[in-house]
Amino acid sequence: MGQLVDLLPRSTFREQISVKLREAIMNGSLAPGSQIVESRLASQFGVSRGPLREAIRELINEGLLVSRSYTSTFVIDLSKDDVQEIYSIRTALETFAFELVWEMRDDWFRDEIKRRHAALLETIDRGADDESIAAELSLHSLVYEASRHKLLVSMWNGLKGRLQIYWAAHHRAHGIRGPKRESHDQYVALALGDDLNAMKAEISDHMKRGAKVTEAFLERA
Amino acid sequence: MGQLVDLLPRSTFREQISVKLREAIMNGSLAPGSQIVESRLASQFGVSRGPLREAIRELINEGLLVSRSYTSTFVIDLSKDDVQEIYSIRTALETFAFELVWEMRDDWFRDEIKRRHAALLETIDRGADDESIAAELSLHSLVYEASRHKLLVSMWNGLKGRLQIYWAAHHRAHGIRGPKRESHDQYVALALGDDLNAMKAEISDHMKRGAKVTEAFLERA
DNA sequence: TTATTGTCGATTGTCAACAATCTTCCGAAC
DNA sequence: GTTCGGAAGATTGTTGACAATCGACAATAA
Repeated sequence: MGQLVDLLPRSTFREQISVKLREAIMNGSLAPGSQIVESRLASQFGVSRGPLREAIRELINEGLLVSRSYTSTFVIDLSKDDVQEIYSIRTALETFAFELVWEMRDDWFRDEIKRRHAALLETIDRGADDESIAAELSLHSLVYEASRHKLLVSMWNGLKGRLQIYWAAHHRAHGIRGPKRESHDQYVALALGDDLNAMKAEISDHMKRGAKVTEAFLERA
Repeated sequence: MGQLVDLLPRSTFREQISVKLREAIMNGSLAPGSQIVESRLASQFGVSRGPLREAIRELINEGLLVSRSYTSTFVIDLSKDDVQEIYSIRTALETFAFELVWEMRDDWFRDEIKRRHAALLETIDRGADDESIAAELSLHSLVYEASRHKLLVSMWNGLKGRLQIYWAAHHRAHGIRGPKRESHDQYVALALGDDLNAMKAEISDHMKRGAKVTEAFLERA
Protein backbone atom coordinates (compact mmCIF):
# COMPACT_ATOMS: atom_id res chain seq x y z
CA MET A 1 0.00 0.00 0.00
CA GLY A 2 1.41 3.39 -0.98
CA GLN A 3 1.39 6.64 0.97
CA LEU A 4 -1.83 8.57 0.59
CA VAL A 5 -0.57 11.73 2.26
CA ASP A 6 2.77 13.05 3.34
CA LEU A 7 3.53 11.62 6.71
CA LEU A 8 5.49 13.10 9.56
CA PRO A 9 4.77 16.78 9.76
CA ARG A 10 5.11 15.88 13.44
CA SER A 11 8.28 17.28 14.86
CA THR A 12 9.67 18.27 18.22
CA PHE A 13 10.68 21.79 19.14
CA ARG A 14 14.27 20.72 19.38
CA GLU A 15 14.29 19.58 15.76
CA GLN A 16 12.54 22.67 14.48
CA ILE A 17 14.82 24.94 16.44
CA SER A 18 18.00 23.22 15.32
CA VAL A 19 17.09 23.72 11.66
CA LYS A 20 16.02 27.33 12.30
CA LEU A 21 19.30 27.95 14.08
CA ARG A 22 21.31 26.50 11.22
CA GLU A 23 19.40 28.70 8.80
CA ALA A 24 20.01 31.77 10.93
CA ILE A 25 23.72 31.04 11.00
CA MET A 26 23.86 30.34 7.28
CA ASN A 27 22.02 33.46 6.23
CA GLY A 28 23.95 35.66 8.61
CA SER A 29 21.21 36.60 11.06
CA LEU A 30 23.61 35.12 13.56
CA ALA A 31 27.00 36.37 12.46
CA PRO A 32 30.22 34.41 13.04
CA GLY A 33 31.69 35.30 16.39
CA SER A 34 28.44 36.69 17.74
CA GLN A 35 27.19 35.60 21.11
CA ILE A 36 24.19 33.42 21.68
CA VAL A 37 22.20 33.74 24.86
CA GLU A 38 19.76 31.02 25.67
CA SER A 39 17.07 33.06 27.35
CA ARG A 40 16.93 35.62 24.55
CA LEU A 41 16.78 33.02 21.80
CA ALA A 42 14.24 30.98 23.72
CA SER A 43 11.79 33.83 23.97
CA GLN A 44 12.51 34.74 20.37
CA PHE A 45 11.47 31.24 19.29
CA GLY A 46 8.67 31.19 21.83
CA VAL A 47 9.88 28.09 23.64
CA SER A 48 11.53 27.37 26.93
CA ARG A 49 15.25 26.94 27.40
CA GLY A 50 15.07 23.15 27.65
CA PRO A 51 14.58 22.21 24.01
CA LEU A 52 16.62 25.22 22.95
CA ARG A 53 19.60 23.98 24.94
CA GLU A 54 19.32 20.59 23.30
CA ALA A 55 19.30 22.16 19.87
CA ILE A 56 22.32 24.25 20.79
CA ARG A 57 24.12 21.15 22.01
CA GLU A 58 23.48 19.61 18.59
CA LEU A 59 25.02 22.54 16.75
CA ILE A 60 27.97 22.48 19.11
CA ASN A 61 28.60 18.88 18.17
CA GLU A 62 28.42 19.83 14.52
CA GLY A 63 31.06 22.47 15.16
CA LEU A 64 28.82 25.43 14.35
CA LEU A 65 28.77 26.80 17.89
CA VAL A 66 31.24 26.80 20.75
CA SER A 67 30.49 27.22 24.41
CA ARG A 68 32.33 27.87 27.64
CA SER A 69 30.71 26.42 30.73
CA TYR A 70 28.64 28.80 32.79
CA THR A 71 29.63 31.82 30.73
CA SER A 72 28.73 32.02 27.09
CA THR A 73 28.25 30.37 23.72
CA PHE A 74 29.25 31.80 20.37
CA VAL A 75 28.80 31.21 16.69
CA ILE A 76 32.13 29.90 15.43
CA ASP A 77 34.47 32.15 13.57
CA LEU A 78 36.56 29.90 11.36
CA SER A 79 40.26 30.64 11.32
CA LYS A 80 42.51 30.25 8.31
CA ASP A 81 43.81 26.97 9.71
CA ASP A 82 40.30 25.67 10.18
CA VAL A 83 39.44 26.36 6.57
CA GLN A 84 42.65 24.75 5.36
CA GLU A 85 41.76 21.68 7.38
CA ILE A 86 38.31 21.54 5.89
CA TYR A 87 39.67 21.75 2.36
CA SER A 88 42.33 19.14 2.96
CA ILE A 89 39.89 16.65 4.42
CA ARG A 90 37.46 17.39 1.63
CA THR A 91 40.12 16.40 -0.84
CA ALA A 92 40.60 13.08 0.91
CA LEU A 93 36.89 12.35 1.26
CA GLU A 94 35.83 13.45 -2.19
CA THR A 95 38.62 11.43 -3.76
CA PHE A 96 37.46 8.42 -1.80
CA ALA A 97 33.88 9.06 -2.87
CA PHE A 98 34.86 9.10 -6.54
CA GLU A 99 36.75 5.84 -6.12
CA LEU A 100 33.61 4.27 -4.72
CA VAL A 101 31.32 5.71 -7.34
CA TRP A 102 33.50 5.41 -10.43
CA GLU A 103 32.40 2.01 -11.65
CA MET A 104 28.83 2.56 -10.49
CA ARG A 105 28.16 5.70 -12.49
CA ASP A 106 24.91 5.28 -14.37
CA ASP A 107 22.51 7.38 -16.41
CA TRP A 108 20.98 8.86 -13.32
CA PHE A 109 24.39 10.02 -12.14
CA ARG A 110 25.27 11.55 -15.50
CA ASP A 111 21.93 13.31 -15.85
CA GLU A 112 21.99 14.55 -12.31
CA ILE A 113 25.48 16.02 -12.46
CA LYS A 114 24.56 17.89 -15.64
CA ARG A 115 21.35 19.08 -14.05
CA ARG A 116 23.09 20.38 -10.93
CA HIS A 117 25.81 22.01 -12.97
CA ALA A 118 23.19 23.76 -15.08
CA ALA A 119 21.44 24.89 -11.93
CA LEU A 120 24.71 26.32 -10.66
CA LEU A 121 25.32 28.20 -13.90
CA GLU A 122 21.80 29.55 -13.79
CA THR A 123 22.22 31.02 -10.31
CA ILE A 124 25.55 32.54 -11.29
CA ASP A 125 24.06 34.14 -14.40
CA ARG A 126 21.25 35.50 -12.31
CA GLY A 127 23.73 36.97 -9.87
CA ALA A 128 22.06 35.17 -6.97
CA ASP A 129 25.14 34.75 -4.84
CA ASP A 130 23.68 33.03 -1.81
CA GLU A 131 21.91 30.55 -4.02
CA SER A 132 25.01 29.89 -6.05
CA ILE A 133 26.85 28.86 -2.89
CA ALA A 134 24.12 26.34 -2.15
CA ALA A 135 24.15 25.22 -5.77
CA GLU A 136 27.88 24.63 -5.73
CA LEU A 137 27.62 22.56 -2.59
CA SER A 138 24.75 20.62 -4.11
CA LEU A 139 26.87 19.81 -7.13
CA HIS A 140 29.64 18.46 -4.95
CA SER A 141 27.14 16.57 -2.81
CA LEU A 142 26.19 14.39 -5.73
CA VAL A 143 29.17 12.09 -5.60
CA TYR A 144 28.68 11.54 -1.89
CA GLU A 145 25.01 10.71 -2.33
CA ALA A 146 25.78 8.39 -5.22
CA SER A 147 28.33 6.51 -3.14
CA ARG A 148 25.54 5.08 -0.96
CA HIS A 149 27.99 5.34 1.90
CA LYS A 150 26.00 6.60 4.87
CA LEU A 151 28.99 7.43 7.00
CA LEU A 152 30.67 9.31 4.21
CA VAL A 153 27.53 11.31 3.57
CA SER A 154 27.19 12.28 7.20
CA MET A 155 30.81 13.40 7.36
CA TRP A 156 30.36 15.48 4.24
CA ASN A 157 27.26 17.07 5.68
CA GLY A 158 29.24 18.17 8.68
CA LEU A 159 31.89 19.77 6.52
CA LYS A 160 29.31 21.30 4.23
CA GLY A 161 27.64 23.17 7.05
CA ARG A 162 30.86 24.75 8.18
CA LEU A 163 31.95 25.62 4.67
CA GLN A 164 28.63 27.24 3.94
CA ILE A 165 28.88 29.41 7.02
CA TYR A 166 32.35 30.44 6.06
CA TRP A 167 31.57 31.28 2.48
CA ALA A 168 28.37 33.09 3.20
CA ALA A 169 29.92 35.11 5.97
CA HIS A 170 32.94 36.28 4.03
CA HIS A 171 30.78 36.84 1.08
CA ARG A 172 28.69 39.31 3.01
CA ALA A 173 31.60 40.82 4.86
CA HIS A 174 33.79 41.53 1.84
CA GLY A 175 31.27 41.68 -0.96
CA ILE A 176 33.01 38.85 -2.72
CA ARG A 177 31.17 37.20 -5.55
CA GLY A 178 30.21 33.54 -5.51
CA PRO A 179 31.79 30.89 -7.72
CA LYS A 180 33.01 31.81 -11.18
CA ARG A 181 31.01 30.61 -14.12
CA GLU A 182 33.68 28.31 -15.53
CA SER A 183 34.90 27.06 -12.15
CA HIS A 184 33.29 23.64 -12.46
CA ASP A 185 33.51 22.93 -16.18
CA GLN A 186 36.58 20.77 -15.78
CA TYR A 187 35.22 19.02 -12.69
CA VAL A 188 32.02 18.01 -14.46
CA ALA A 189 33.74 17.01 -17.69
CA LEU A 190 36.14 14.71 -15.89
CA ALA A 191 33.40 13.26 -13.69
CA LEU A 192 31.62 12.23 -16.88
CA GLY A 193 34.83 10.91 -18.47
CA ASP A 194 36.88 7.76 -18.15
CA ASP A 195 40.07 8.82 -16.43
CA LEU A 196 39.85 8.37 -12.68
CA ASN A 197 43.36 9.62 -12.09
CA ALA A 198 42.65 12.81 -13.96
CA MET A 199 39.55 13.23 -11.82
CA LYS A 200 41.58 12.80 -8.65
CA ALA A 201 44.08 15.38 -9.85
CA GLU A 202 41.26 17.80 -10.61
CA ILE A 203 39.80 17.37 -7.12
CA SER A 204 43.16 18.12 -5.62
CA ASP A 205 43.56 21.20 -7.82
CA HIS A 206 40.01 22.32 -7.21
CA MET A 207 40.53 22.22 -3.46
CA LYS A 208 43.89 23.96 -3.69
CA ARG A 209 42.27 26.75 -5.68
CA GLY A 210 39.47 26.97 -3.11
CA ALA A 211 41.92 27.15 -0.25
CA LYS A 212 43.87 29.84 -2.07
CA VAL A 213 40.79 31.98 -2.52
CA THR A 214 40.00 31.80 1.16
CA GLU A 215 43.52 32.89 1.99
CA ALA A 216 43.01 35.91 -0.21
CA PHE A 217 39.79 36.62 1.72
CA LEU A 218 41.61 36.61 4.99
CA GLU A 219 44.44 38.83 3.91
CA ARG A 220 42.04 41.52 2.88
CA ALA A 221 40.57 41.65 6.36
CA MET B 1 52.27 32.85 31.05
CA GLY B 2 51.92 29.09 30.74
CA GLN B 3 49.52 26.82 32.59
CA LEU B 4 50.84 25.85 35.98
CA VAL B 5 48.23 23.19 36.67
CA ASP B 6 45.55 21.48 34.69
CA LEU B 7 42.65 23.82 34.62
CA LEU B 8 39.01 22.92 34.51
CA PRO B 9 38.59 20.13 36.99
CA ARG B 10 35.22 21.85 37.18
CA SER B 11 32.79 19.83 35.16
CA THR B 12 29.09 19.83 34.53
CA PHE B 13 26.83 16.85 35.08
CA ARG B 14 26.24 16.61 31.37
CA GLU B 15 29.93 16.11 30.72
CA GLN B 16 30.39 13.60 33.50
CA ILE B 17 27.34 11.66 32.42
CA SER B 18 28.32 11.56 28.79
CA VAL B 19 31.69 10.00 29.64
CA LYS B 20 30.06 7.56 32.07
CA LEU B 21 27.55 6.62 29.41
CA ARG B 22 30.28 6.01 26.87
CA GLU B 23 32.11 3.84 29.35
CA ALA B 24 28.97 1.88 30.12
CA ILE B 25 28.43 1.23 26.43
CA MET B 26 32.05 0.32 25.84
CA ASN B 27 32.30 -2.13 28.70
CA GLY B 28 28.96 -3.72 27.94
CA SER B 29 26.94 -2.61 30.94
CA LEU B 30 24.68 -1.17 28.27
CA ALA B 31 24.58 -3.85 25.61
CA PRO B 32 24.10 -3.08 21.90
CA GLY B 33 20.43 -3.01 21.08
CA SER B 34 19.36 -2.52 24.67
CA GLN B 35 16.89 0.17 25.56
CA ILE B 36 17.76 3.30 27.46
CA VAL B 37 15.13 4.97 29.60
CA GLU B 38 15.82 8.44 30.78
CA SER B 39 14.09 8.32 34.14
CA ARG B 40 15.80 5.09 35.15
CA LEU B 41 19.26 6.24 34.10
CA ALA B 42 18.72 9.61 35.72
CA SER B 43 17.99 8.14 39.12
CA GLN B 44 20.83 5.70 38.61
CA PHE B 45 23.24 8.59 38.13
CA GLY B 46 21.54 10.61 40.81
CA VAL B 47 20.69 13.56 38.57
CA SER B 48 17.58 14.93 36.94
CA ARG B 49 16.55 14.18 33.39
CA GLY B 50 17.69 17.54 32.04
CA PRO B 51 21.44 17.05 31.91
CA LEU B 52 20.96 13.37 31.19
CA ARG B 53 18.95 14.19 28.08
CA GLU B 54 21.69 16.51 26.89
CA ALA B 55 24.29 13.81 27.38
CA ILE B 56 22.10 11.35 25.49
CA ARG B 57 21.73 13.84 22.68
CA GLU B 58 25.52 14.01 22.48
CA LEU B 59 25.87 10.25 22.15
CA ILE B 60 23.15 10.24 19.53
CA ASN B 61 25.15 12.70 17.48
CA GLU B 62 28.20 10.50 17.85
CA GLY B 63 26.17 7.62 16.51
CA LEU B 64 26.31 5.56 19.69
CA LEU B 65 22.60 5.81 20.45
CA VAL B 66 19.49 6.09 18.33
CA SER B 67 16.13 7.45 19.37
CA ARG B 68 12.59 7.56 18.12
CA SER B 69 10.56 10.56 19.20
CA TYR B 70 8.27 10.08 22.15
CA THR B 71 8.89 6.36 22.30
CA SER B 72 12.34 5.04 23.02
CA THR B 73 16.09 5.27 22.63
CA PHE B 74 18.48 2.38 22.12
CA VAL B 75 22.15 1.57 22.11
CA ILE B 76 23.10 1.03 18.48
CA ASP B 77 23.60 -2.43 17.14
CA LEU B 78 26.02 -2.13 14.26
CA SER B 79 25.16 -4.08 11.15
CA LYS B 80 27.65 -5.73 8.83
CA ASP B 81 27.26 -2.85 6.38
CA ASP B 82 27.93 -0.33 9.10
CA VAL B 83 31.16 -2.03 10.04
CA GLN B 84 32.25 -2.25 6.42
CA GLU B 85 31.63 1.45 6.07
CA ILE B 86 33.69 2.20 9.13
CA TYR B 87 36.60 0.15 7.83
CA SER B 88 36.48 1.69 4.39
CA ILE B 89 36.46 5.23 5.71
CA ARG B 90 39.21 4.34 8.13
CA THR B 91 41.34 3.28 5.19
CA ALA B 92 40.82 6.64 3.53
CA LEU B 93 41.41 8.69 6.66
CA GLU B 94 44.41 6.76 7.93
CA THR B 95 46.04 6.91 4.53
CA PHE B 96 45.50 10.64 4.49
CA ALA B 97 46.92 10.91 7.99
CA PHE B 98 50.10 9.11 6.97
CA GLU B 99 50.50 11.38 3.97
CA LEU B 100 50.33 14.37 6.30
CA VAL B 101 52.68 12.91 8.86
CA TRP B 102 55.21 11.19 6.63
CA GLU B 103 57.72 14.01 6.25
CA MET B 104 57.12 15.23 9.80
CA ARG B 105 57.99 12.00 11.58
CA ASP B 106 60.45 12.75 14.34
CA ASP B 107 62.05 10.99 17.29
CA TRP B 108 58.97 11.48 19.39
CA PHE B 109 56.85 9.76 16.75
CA ARG B 110 59.26 6.86 16.43
CA ASP B 111 59.58 6.37 20.16
CA GLU B 112 55.88 6.68 20.73
CA ILE B 113 54.87 4.15 18.10
CA LYS B 114 57.32 1.64 19.55
CA ARG B 115 56.03 2.36 23.01
CA ARG B 116 52.39 1.87 22.04
CA HIS B 117 53.19 -1.27 20.11
CA ALA B 118 55.02 -2.67 23.12
CA ALA B 119 52.04 -1.80 25.29
CA LEU B 120 49.76 -3.65 22.89
CA LEU B 121 51.99 -6.74 22.94
CA GLU B 122 52.07 -6.62 26.70
CA THR B 123 48.28 -6.66 27.03
CA ILE B 124 48.06 -9.49 24.54
CA ASP B 125 50.63 -11.56 26.40
CA ARG B 126 48.75 -10.92 29.60
CA GLY B 127 45.52 -12.08 27.98
CA ALA B 128 43.79 -8.84 28.94
CA ASP B 129 41.41 -8.72 26.01
CA ASP B 130 39.49 -5.55 26.79
CA GLU B 131 42.71 -3.68 27.35
CA SER B 132 44.24 -5.00 24.17
CA ILE B 133 41.35 -3.51 22.20
CA ALA B 134 42.04 -0.14 23.75
CA ALA B 135 45.77 -0.60 23.16
CA GLU B 136 45.24 -1.39 19.49
CA LEU B 137 43.12 1.71 19.03
CA SER B 138 45.72 3.75 20.86
CA LEU B 139 48.40 2.52 18.49
CA HIS B 140 46.34 3.57 15.49
CA SER B 141 45.50 6.88 17.13
CA LEU B 142 49.12 7.94 17.03
CA VAL B 143 49.24 8.91 13.39
CA TYR B 144 46.11 11.00 13.77
CA GLU B 145 47.48 12.80 16.80
CA ALA B 146 50.80 13.39 15.08
CA SER B 147 49.07 14.92 12.08
CA ARG B 148 48.08 17.97 14.15
CA HIS B 149 44.92 18.00 12.09
CA LYS B 150 42.10 18.78 14.53
CA LEU B 151 39.30 17.88 12.19
CA LEU B 152 40.90 14.59 11.28
CA VAL B 153 41.38 13.72 14.93
CA SER B 154 37.76 14.44 15.75
CA MET B 155 36.56 12.30 12.88
CA TRP B 156 38.80 9.47 13.98
CA ASN B 157 37.50 9.74 17.52
CA GLY B 158 33.98 9.30 16.24
CA LEU B 159 34.92 6.17 14.34
CA LYS B 160 36.97 4.86 17.22
CA GLY B 161 34.03 4.95 19.58
CA ARG B 162 31.83 2.95 17.30
CA LEU B 163 34.54 0.48 16.49
CA GLN B 164 35.29 -0.05 20.14
CA ILE B 165 31.66 -0.79 20.90
CA TYR B 166 31.52 -3.26 18.09
CA TRP B 167 34.68 -5.10 18.99
CA ALA B 168 33.97 -5.23 22.68
CA ALA B 169 30.42 -6.42 22.15
CA HIS B 170 31.26 -9.23 19.76
CA HIS B 171 34.20 -10.12 21.84
CA ARG B 172 31.97 -10.69 24.84
CA ALA B 173 29.20 -12.32 22.85
CA HIS B 174 31.32 -14.85 21.03
CA GLY B 175 34.30 -15.19 23.28
CA ILE B 176 36.58 -14.10 20.49
CA ARG B 177 40.10 -13.17 21.40
CA GLY B 178 41.52 -9.72 20.86
CA PRO B 179 44.16 -8.84 18.28
CA LYS B 180 46.81 -11.41 17.39
CA ARG B 181 50.32 -10.85 18.66
CA GLU B 182 51.89 -10.36 15.24
CA SER B 183 49.01 -8.38 13.76
CA HIS B 184 50.78 -5.04 13.88
CA ASP B 185 54.41 -5.98 13.27
CA GLN B 186 54.24 -5.04 9.62
CA TYR B 187 52.24 -1.88 10.31
CA VAL B 188 54.80 -0.60 12.77
CA ALA B 189 57.81 -1.60 10.71
CA LEU B 190 56.52 0.23 7.65
CA ALA B 191 55.48 3.28 9.69
CA LEU B 192 59.11 3.52 10.80
CA GLY B 193 60.44 2.92 7.28
CA ASP B 194 60.86 5.02 4.17
CA ASP B 195 58.32 3.67 1.71
CA LEU B 196 55.07 5.61 1.89
CA ASN B 197 53.44 3.56 -0.83
CA ALA B 198 54.18 0.34 1.01
CA MET B 199 52.67 1.91 4.11
CA LYS B 200 49.52 2.80 2.18
CA ALA B 201 49.25 -0.74 0.86
CA GLU B 202 49.65 -2.11 4.37
CA ILE B 203 46.85 0.13 5.66
CA SER B 204 44.59 -1.10 2.92
CA ASP B 205 45.46 -4.71 3.68
CA HIS B 206 45.16 -4.19 7.39
CA MET B 207 41.65 -2.83 7.01
CA LYS B 208 40.63 -5.57 4.61
CA ARG B 209 41.79 -8.15 7.13
CA GLY B 210 39.86 -6.37 9.85
CA ALA B 211 36.72 -6.25 7.77
CA LYS B 212 37.09 -9.94 6.97
CA VAL B 213 37.36 -10.87 10.62
CA THR B 214 34.17 -8.99 11.40
CA GLU B 215 32.37 -10.84 8.64
CA ALA B 216 33.46 -14.08 10.21
CA PHE B 217 32.03 -12.84 13.52
CA LEU B 218 28.68 -12.19 11.97
CA GLU B 219 28.41 -15.50 10.17
CA ARG B 220 28.90 -17.38 13.40
CA ALA B 221 25.88 -15.65 14.93
C1' DT C 1 -13.96 -13.96 13.69
C1' DT C 2 -12.35 -9.57 12.47
C1' DA C 3 -12.01 -4.76 12.30
C1' DT C 4 -12.51 -0.52 14.91
C1' DT C 5 -12.35 2.30 18.74
C1' DG C 6 -11.17 3.59 23.44
C1' DT C 7 -8.23 3.39 27.38
C1' DC C 8 -4.08 2.88 29.92
C1' DG C 9 0.76 2.67 31.01
C1' DA C 10 5.29 3.85 29.58
C1' DT C 11 8.35 7.09 27.71
C1' DT C 12 9.88 11.21 25.84
C1' DG C 13 9.02 16.31 25.30
C1' DT C 14 8.38 20.89 27.58
C1' DC C 15 8.16 24.30 31.04
C1' DA C 16 9.23 27.72 34.71
C1' DA C 17 11.66 28.34 38.92
C1' DC C 18 15.95 27.99 41.27
C1' DA C 19 21.11 27.15 41.83
C1' DA C 20 25.93 27.52 40.51
C1' DT C 21 29.36 29.80 38.18
C1' DC C 22 31.90 33.36 35.87
C1' DT C 23 32.94 38.28 34.84
C1' DT C 24 32.97 42.93 35.82
C1' DC C 25 33.42 46.66 38.50
C1' DC C 26 33.89 49.27 42.55
C1' DG C 27 35.98 50.45 46.80
C1' DA C 28 39.37 49.90 50.39
C1' DA C 29 44.01 49.08 51.92
C1' DC C 30 48.72 49.69 51.10
C1' DG D 1 48.63 54.30 41.56
C1' DT D 2 48.21 49.38 42.33
C1' DT D 3 46.43 45.39 44.21
C1' DC D 4 43.23 42.77 46.60
C1' DG D 5 38.55 41.34 47.83
C1' DG D 6 33.97 41.12 47.47
C1' DA D 7 29.29 42.45 45.85
C1' DA D 8 26.26 42.59 41.65
C1' DG D 9 24.73 41.24 37.27
C1' DA D 10 24.63 38.14 33.46
C1' DT D 11 24.62 33.58 31.79
C1' DT D 12 24.55 28.81 31.91
C1' DG D 13 23.47 24.54 34.70
C1' DT D 14 19.88 21.80 37.26
C1' DT D 15 15.58 20.44 39.01
C1' DG D 16 10.83 18.54 39.60
C1' DA D 17 6.34 18.83 37.80
C1' DC D 18 3.36 18.59 33.92
C1' DA D 19 2.08 17.72 28.87
C1' DA D 20 2.16 15.16 24.55
C1' DT D 21 2.78 11.10 22.16
C1' DC D 22 3.14 6.26 21.24
C1' DG D 23 2.16 1.16 21.54
C1' DA D 24 -0.42 -2.40 23.32
C1' DC D 25 -4.39 -4.30 24.97
C1' DA D 26 -9.15 -4.63 25.94
C1' DA D 27 -13.89 -3.64 24.76
C1' DT D 28 -17.15 -3.32 21.28
C1' DA D 29 -19.70 -3.87 17.03
C1' DA D 30 -20.33 -5.86 12.47
